[in-house]
Amino acid sequence: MSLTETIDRRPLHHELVDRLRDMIIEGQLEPGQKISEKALCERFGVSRTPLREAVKILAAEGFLDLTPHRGASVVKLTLKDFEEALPIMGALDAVAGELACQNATEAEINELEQLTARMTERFEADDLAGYYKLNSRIHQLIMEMARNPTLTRSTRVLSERMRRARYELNMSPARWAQAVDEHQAMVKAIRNRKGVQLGRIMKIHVIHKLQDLQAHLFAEER
Amino acid sequence: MSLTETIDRRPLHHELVDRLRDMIIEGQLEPGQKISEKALCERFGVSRTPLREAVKILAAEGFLDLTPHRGASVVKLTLKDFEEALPIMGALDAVAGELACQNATEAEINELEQLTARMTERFEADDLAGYYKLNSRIHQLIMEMARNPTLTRSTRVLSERMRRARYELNMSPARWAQAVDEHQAMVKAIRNRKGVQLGRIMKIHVIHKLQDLQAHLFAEER
DNA sequence: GATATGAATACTGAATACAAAATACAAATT
DNA sequence: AATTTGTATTTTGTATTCAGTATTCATATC
Repeated sequence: MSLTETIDRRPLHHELVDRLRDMIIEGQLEPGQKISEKALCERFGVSRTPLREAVKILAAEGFLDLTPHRGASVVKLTLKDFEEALPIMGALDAVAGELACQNATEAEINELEQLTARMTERFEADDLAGYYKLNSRIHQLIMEMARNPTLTRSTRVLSERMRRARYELNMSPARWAQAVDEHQAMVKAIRNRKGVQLGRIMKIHVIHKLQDLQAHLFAEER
Repeated sequence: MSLTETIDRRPLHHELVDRLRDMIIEGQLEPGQKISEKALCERFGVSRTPLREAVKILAAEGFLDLTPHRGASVVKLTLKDFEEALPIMGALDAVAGELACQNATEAEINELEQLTARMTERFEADDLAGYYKLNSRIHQLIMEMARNPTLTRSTRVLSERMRRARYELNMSPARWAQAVDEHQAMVKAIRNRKGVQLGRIMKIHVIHKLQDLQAHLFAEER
């Protein structure tokens, strides 16, 4: 840890962006719901200026819809949105996998192995929340191993969109087991530096995730 | 064309975003240059509030760097940034190509053929500006043919980054000829609905573009 | 002469105030 | 009774104001 402790002074709008984004992803702000500037200003105890800046950023990120003189509303994700996102996520994950195989250090691969083992434990203990937490860290680690900040940025919005879906999704036990298997295959591929193979696995991994969503959302949308 | 003509009344900040983005891409605002709120407010004749909202959006899009209490500056793109963007653009273009082959109508393919022919003419007439204009339309058309708005959005920021590079780039005659050839191969692939092949061509097309940049920027950065 | 310190200035961050547009609602007309 | 029109209210869009921070420049100290 560093000895020089800098005081954290990030601008309000930045803080607001993070808070609002989390609220959207976690479903506290429901899809389609109107965003009332006044209400949110009161809730967070800030004036309209920073809040509006935050709203503009979230609209640029694709979480809010902005209609002139009519305010912002939470973007409603349909099955179609996820179907559109799938081939993109698949392609980006595949790139990440390939790059990770080229650039990962042995230490990182060890960490990945360890995280995967712990995640498997969470699966066996039937602890979905713990599983998701480790799952996130694993995918984040693979992104880091790719050594491509631009890729990380490009993926972020889409993966947060996926994360949004997760909050309303219960995996079937069979599907869960399959996901665990896929993760073990990933570790193996990266251990052997099989970039193309890892890319392929990650692409499939995303496809399977979509299939869950299709089953779930299709039932919901009717 | 529609009979009901709606008056265009978009908010100021939206207009400002477009203007500023263009200024950045076209190099009117130089990389590294500080963005003075006051100066731009006077220049556009608006107050600080909408301008600041525009600045926040452009920062979210990756065109501006924001430092607390120190304002915004135009992001400086280095060779590294383009190298990072390359595998991403390649992958996204490949996806676009594959989807386009699945979804394009015959009419669209005809239009693509026509545009490519006109672009080839521009090449033969040594008209670089005209060439670029048609080139943009062609890539845009392929994106449309993919029928995936999410993909279009995901690609937008990166392709505008590429467009930014173009303004400081003069292709070598040999490279230019090669690019024309690649475009003709693209049309052929899409005409025959060879998705995987088109994907491969587009990936290579992007790689070649990077090589130009490398030569150019490497000489510049020293 | 070089560095450090402090005051003045300029600029960003946030809040408030004002203007314009949309919504809600009531009254009037068909 | 239903639709339309006019008015009041609410909300968004923009401008202005106030506060806090960084930069600059002059002065003092080593």
